[in-house]
Amino acid sequence: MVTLAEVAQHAGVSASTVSYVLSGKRSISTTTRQRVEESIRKLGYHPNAGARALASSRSNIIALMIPLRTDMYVPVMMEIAIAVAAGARTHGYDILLLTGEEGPDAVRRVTGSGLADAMILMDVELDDERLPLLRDTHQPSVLIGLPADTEGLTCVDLDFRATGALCVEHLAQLGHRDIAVIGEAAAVYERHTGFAERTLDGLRTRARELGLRLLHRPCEGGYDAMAATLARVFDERPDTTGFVVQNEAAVEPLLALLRQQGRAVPEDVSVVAVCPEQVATQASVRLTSVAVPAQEMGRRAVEQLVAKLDGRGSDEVVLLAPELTVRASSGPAPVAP
Amino acid sequence: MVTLAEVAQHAGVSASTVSYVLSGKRSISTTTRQRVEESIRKLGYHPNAGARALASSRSNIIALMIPLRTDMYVPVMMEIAIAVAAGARTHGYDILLLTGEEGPDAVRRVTGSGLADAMILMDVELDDERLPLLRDTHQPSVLIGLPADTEGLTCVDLDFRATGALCVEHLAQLGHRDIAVIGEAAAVYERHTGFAERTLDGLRTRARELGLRLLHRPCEGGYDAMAATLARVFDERPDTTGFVVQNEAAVEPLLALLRQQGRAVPEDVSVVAVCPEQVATQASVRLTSVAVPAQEMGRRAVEQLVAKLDGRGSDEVVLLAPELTVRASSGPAPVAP
DNA sequence: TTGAAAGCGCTAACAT
DNA sequence: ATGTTAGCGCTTTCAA
Repeated sequence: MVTLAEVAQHAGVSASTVSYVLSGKRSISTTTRQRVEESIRKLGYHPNAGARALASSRSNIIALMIPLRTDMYVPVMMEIAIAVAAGARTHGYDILLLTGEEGPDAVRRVTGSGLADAMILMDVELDDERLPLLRDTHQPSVLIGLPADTEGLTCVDLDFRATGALCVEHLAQLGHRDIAVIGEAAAVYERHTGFAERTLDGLRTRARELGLRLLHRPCEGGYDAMAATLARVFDERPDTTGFVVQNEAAVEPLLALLRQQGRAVPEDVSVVAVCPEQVATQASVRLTSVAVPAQEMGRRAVEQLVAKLDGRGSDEVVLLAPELTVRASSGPAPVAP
Repeated sequence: MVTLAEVAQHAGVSASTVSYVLSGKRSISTTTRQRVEESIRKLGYHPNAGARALASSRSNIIALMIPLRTDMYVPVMMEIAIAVAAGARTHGYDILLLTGEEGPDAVRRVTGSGLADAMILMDVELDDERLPLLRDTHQPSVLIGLPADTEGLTCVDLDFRATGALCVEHLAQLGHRDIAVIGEAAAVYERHTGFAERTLDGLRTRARELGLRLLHRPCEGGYDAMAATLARVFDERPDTTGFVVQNEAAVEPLLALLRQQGRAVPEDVSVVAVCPEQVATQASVRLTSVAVPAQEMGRRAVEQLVAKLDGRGSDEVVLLAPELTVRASSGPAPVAP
């Protein structure tokens, strides 16, 4: 293993000079720099991460905590994680992957050991048990998601309230008066995951403002659950012509069932989804949808965090504006017979 | 920050004693151990990861490299990653997440810097460019997936050849004679991802042995692509009664299209899928399938790696035996009219 | 613009 | 069963 000392010797300079060439923290004459860089290349030198961390008390690692919940839609999580990893690398950080198993202890372990310089928490609940720890620690952190109390925290999330409002507005503009919301599994609401409740809030508020009737039904996803839910919806509100779906596992079943019942999309009923682009474009009917901007969320989270690590940046709630893309699943409400 | 020295002082013992209490590498009297543990708790001591890594030249970190390919089915990757993370923790290791961006350089960086003690590579191609580096390095590693040349490498994967054979056998037993294989997107084959080709090989070999006719068509997934593919299949082989699908994005479209065409599953055609359990059970027809044992793959990969790190364990190819679960999508071939 | 040297906090010989 | 101590490889003051 090649050490910095060996590089220094090979280049005929002191250890500190090599270190400074590497870090750029003080000016080095061009000739010296070149000699050093040459030696580094020739010897195949790689700075030792442990030594560096010890001496500088910075690990250049960001911990990414992803609780594993079976009821979460995985691809979005993965997409965020990948964006976080890529973003982190561009700032010189690596990602330490923490999954849910350990719970809050992981926060303690990582902060305490100096394993990571900072952390990003995904899938934050309204009243997340990791938050108290986070506030105590002086470790910089960013949440992806929005807890009930954001005091002293930095959060990045899609503005789900605005997302709900946007879906309702779109359907209202098309003349729909009776709207049904196919929501996430009941467990998601019970857990008080913020995003589901906030979407619902946005839907309801805007519906009320616009004088629309709104029916909300959680749905587990899958065909059987969707069939039951759909039957109830049309039972209770036979005039329903607009659907908002926020549950990827319910999208395709819904479309299939509507087809089976002879309800044409978008001639008889319109469907608006809150889902990843891929789901929207690969569905059997190309879906009008609001996408969860996973990539952007990941990128922004890293940016916020790096700003904090650099002493810039402050606690802030970043809510990304939703964008609705009109596709083939929404159209004018049918004229009453 | 509390240091080991402070703990030692507080407990009235030497630093090494504290270290040994922590590592268990030499016997400590019960009373001493208790005093030390007491001090550790009282002071809230956490060993510094960097110092530990420097002194022991072990980071207790395993790098997990997941190339991000848009054409890979993400949930399986994620499930493996989560299993790897959980498994690693039970052995005292953390996971460093490396995504594709960096390519082979990441291998160099991680091994060179001592950031990780070992690595797990996912989504290995037949002729993967990371392999030469891996063989050079003395860093222990395990591949999830099977390259063309496994010399000097440890690999864990589902036995896709046996998987293919199993699917054919199941259909053959039910009396099907003409089988169509809906494969992964063409790009997957072009990239020479082992699993797709191996499955195909297993399918073909067994079909030949059993005297069945087999047609293979890659498919991009989604409705339009599937419709085109399906049309071709029935055009070329009107007597097709058995389908094997190895492309999650094609499963639902296939079922929907068959329904549309008035072909009942399983009365007119049988469908066998190679996909995660969740896809199989949540589809509009509960699918007879061979599951990709993601959890087990992750767990086994960690076990192999830890064995290597502990000096036990050797290069070995672990192929997990496929298991076919019969559900509602396969049945006896229809009697010729 | 460069060097010398004192740690960073821990591990693991080597002693006893 | 426990203590002493010499590093591990790097960063960063302090000096020149």
